Amino acid sequence: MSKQNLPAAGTEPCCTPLVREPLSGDWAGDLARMFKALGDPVRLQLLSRVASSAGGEACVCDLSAGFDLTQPTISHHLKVLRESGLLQCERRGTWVYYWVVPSALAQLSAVLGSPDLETARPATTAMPVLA
Amino acid sequence: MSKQNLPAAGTEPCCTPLVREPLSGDWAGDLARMFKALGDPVRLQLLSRVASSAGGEACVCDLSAGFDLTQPTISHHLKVLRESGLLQCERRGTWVYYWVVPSALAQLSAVLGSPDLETARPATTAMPVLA
DNA sequence: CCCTTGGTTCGATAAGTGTCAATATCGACG
DNA sequence: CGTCGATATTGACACTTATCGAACCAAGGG
Repeated sequence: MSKQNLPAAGTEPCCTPLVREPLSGDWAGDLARMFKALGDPVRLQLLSRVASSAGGEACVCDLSAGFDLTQPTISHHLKVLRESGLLQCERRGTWVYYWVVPSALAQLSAVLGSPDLETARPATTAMPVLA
Repeated sequence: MSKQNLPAAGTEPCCTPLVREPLSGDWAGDLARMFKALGDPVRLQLLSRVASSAGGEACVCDLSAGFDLTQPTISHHLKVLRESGLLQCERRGTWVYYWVVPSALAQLSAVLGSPDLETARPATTAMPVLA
């Protein structure tokens, strides 16, 4: 897992929505790693802050503000996001800047299949089909 | 939970993509719970199987097949998915059927902001802004 | 009424995760 | 070179989680 070889952009296999077909094993593993990274409120907020900041990037000092967590903890969460492929960072002088990897986000969003679900089922109302 | 009143429908606060604004605290908590549920390969595959099966629903016996996990473990994962709001189930005679809650999936997908990201950043190329 | 089959619940246990304090690294600036 | 400020890494600890086997509940058939 060198640096950045997400299936993104060109190829299709990355975008089969969950709803279409059963989803293979290692694919699931890949996706799960990213979803797991999102499975923490702090990380979700961090990601959101990065994504919504002007210029699409933010330095750690900005990100840390407002959480009452210690600095190492924030750093840990950023590392998890980085290693899951959702964020990238770079040191610029004294500060380290983070930004989101759009293709990663897009991939997840696509898998959850926004547009044409409704293939699902008529309603949530339980119809007594059988006994 | 009478029938189907997820935040969806009327109110907006459910659909602000991550990329637009910083994402409030309890909102993040809610979302994180769902993402965490997706943060396991087995659960992802289970969800996918349910979602992609004919009629939008599947019984546990069908779902269990193919994993080399014990049945209690499968049951556990299904419970996690259920309690996170992604799946619902109902007993029909001998079998228990599961189906996805489309609005939950849609909500997650929307948050990840499929359509108009690109607000992100010009390129991954590091421009030496400062030092 | 008992047995069989499908699922869930209950401990128990090994592995993983979030958090902190302490320490290390890396750059900037005297 | 020495120090300082910004981040990262390490080690430790409490808490959660994935998994299993065993026991339990629910529905059908003899």
